[in-house]
Amino acid sequence: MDGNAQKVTGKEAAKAQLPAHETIYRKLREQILFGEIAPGQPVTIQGLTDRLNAGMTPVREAIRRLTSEGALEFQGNRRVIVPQLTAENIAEIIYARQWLESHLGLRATERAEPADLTELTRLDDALDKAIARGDLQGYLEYNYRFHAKIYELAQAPILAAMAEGLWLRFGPSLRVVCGRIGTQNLPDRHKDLLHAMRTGDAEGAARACREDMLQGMEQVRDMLDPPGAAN
Amino acid sequence: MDGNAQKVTGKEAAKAQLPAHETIYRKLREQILFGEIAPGQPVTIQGLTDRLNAGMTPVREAIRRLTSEGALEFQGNRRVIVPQLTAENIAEIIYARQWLESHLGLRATERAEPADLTELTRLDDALDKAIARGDLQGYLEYNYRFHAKIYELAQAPILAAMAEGLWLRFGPSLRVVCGRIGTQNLPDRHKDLLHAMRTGDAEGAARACREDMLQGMEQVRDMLDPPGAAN
DNA sequence: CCTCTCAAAATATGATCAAATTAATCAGTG
DNA sequence: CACTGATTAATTTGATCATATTTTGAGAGG
Repeated sequence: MDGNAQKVTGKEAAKAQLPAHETIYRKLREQILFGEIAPGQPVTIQGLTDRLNAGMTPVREAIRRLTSEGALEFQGNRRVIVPQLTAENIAEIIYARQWLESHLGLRATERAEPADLTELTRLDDALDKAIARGDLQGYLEYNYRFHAKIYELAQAPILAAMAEGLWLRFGPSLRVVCGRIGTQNLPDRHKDLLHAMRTGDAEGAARACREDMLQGMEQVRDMLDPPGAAN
Repeated sequence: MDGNAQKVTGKEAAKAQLPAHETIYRKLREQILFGEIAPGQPVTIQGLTDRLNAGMTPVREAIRRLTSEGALEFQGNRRVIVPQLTAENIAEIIYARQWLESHLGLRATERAEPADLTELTRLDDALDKAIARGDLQGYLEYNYRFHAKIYELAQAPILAAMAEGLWLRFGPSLRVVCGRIGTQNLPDRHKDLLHAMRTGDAEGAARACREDMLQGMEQVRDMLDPPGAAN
């Protein structure tokens, strides 16, 4: 057989061997998660086929998936947008995350091994550096990856999926918030959390997770709710 | 224009004017929810295009949506099946539903109007009749619609979506359980719940929701876990 | 202000290509 | 000579694309 680069779909076979609808899903997911697409902004199929240089069917599938996860919203007609959170939405998310984050943090602490703690510390350092250099994008990414790692450690796939689904809902708004208040006064209870995890204090870790979440979500709520943010 | 039946896609234009991918999604969703497709059973695209007499792309979209909701599982290769719950999965679902059901039941009680209570009573009657005549399919449907109505009344779309997503996960297994134990000794705390709702006892309603859920889920757990259910 | 026309975008189909599972054949061994 | 094992052929299924059809929204004209 020729040892050449195997052609995959016609493109450069970058990370291929993964189906196109999967890679497109992941790309679009990250773009939403890290706020590259703002709340209220429309997401068109044709726009994505152009922007991501992909076929129509895979894009369609990716959009449906993200719609099911609440990351996109299907307007009554056939238009799709990134949803804008209402105050009620935020309250629901906070309520759900209180349970989810505490529980996942607790389970993660019970199951974390030294290598995992090292990895978490690494991610938190990278996060700090991103804050120091005012890198909003980096902050959002490392913050997400830090929490995603905790979900993974909890070994509770269904609850983790619920938690990640919520991230997709508030991600775009979080970006807006952080863009306004700057990267300086961002909440970071990660130090407390890491300390609790290292000492095996599962209850303390659960508390820290909950507090970290609350601080972040309250900033989102305060921005969306009381100021003159009339649409 | 001709006053005739407007052709929609080629079929009889049943409930049309709704996109095909939407109707297919709903059909498939119900088939999973009410256990017409058993856990472990594969779901093929081509099988659905034949069975539902539809095109390939809409079927594909429906499958992706349901995969995102946990109703279907994407095997490492490209095959899709209805997932089989593990004991851990069930524990996670129980944990999540404890707070979801309680909270939604509480909110529903606070917001329910007389007409809503009438509707709930009607659904519960239909459920009782289905049990009396040994109609498993009817039991599952009315039971679901009873709870879905409560979610709707709670006016908390995000939490409701989470609760409905969990139904999709245990629906197929619930069918298996009920098929084995018969329709006679099925749990039904609906009377307690309705009483609490009528008297405005939100806390009591929350408790009843939780109890009803627990009884059902424990039967699922007991079937999957301890007996000689070796695959 | 309402209506009609037009363009842009989404929906849906079928064809084509690639992958994977199943079936079948063939060799090797007890 | 029958049976097990594996390699290969064939069929089934999934992935992707290009195209035709339909719908929505907007703008021009009455």
